[in-house]
Amino acid sequence: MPVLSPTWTDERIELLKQHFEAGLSCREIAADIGVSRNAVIGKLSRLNLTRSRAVEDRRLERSLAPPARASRAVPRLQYEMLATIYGETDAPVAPGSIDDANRCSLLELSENRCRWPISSPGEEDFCFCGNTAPDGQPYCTGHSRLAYRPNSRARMMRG
DNA sequence: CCCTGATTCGC
DNA sequence: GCGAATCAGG
Repeated sequence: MPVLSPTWTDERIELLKQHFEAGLSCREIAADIGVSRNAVIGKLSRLNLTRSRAVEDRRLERSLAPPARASRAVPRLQYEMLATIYGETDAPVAPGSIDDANRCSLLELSENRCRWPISSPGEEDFCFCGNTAPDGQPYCTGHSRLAYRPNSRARMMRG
């Protein structure tokens, strides 16, 4: 990893695009890449990747939060998901068809390949899951369940 | 108040 | 070009 201060490298921009297309919120994208939320939004704007200004959140369930119960639903980050899988010894969450035997580089990604990032950008072993992703989905079956958890706030959009 | 994304504007 | 500050909406 170079000593230079990394601005927006190609890897980060690719990650940014992919997470954006995956439907992750800017907050989650920012936390995952390691920059501020505004940095992500600012970059997206410069790339003309904003979804117009009709963002207007649809997640107003939080307004009906129970009075005596302040359970904070933290954004589900990738490392939290991974920790859930690999970190828990007595609660094996069968990830399904997650298999690291098919991992590939960015350039080897195709429509039917899982785009789940492995390791961190810039690392020697940085790559993507590469498993078969069904029906135009960006991730394989196992990773889709992680990326699209109903509990996450990454599910807004009109519903 | 909390959250979200979008734009502005100094750097 | 970058991103913190600010704005705008829910």
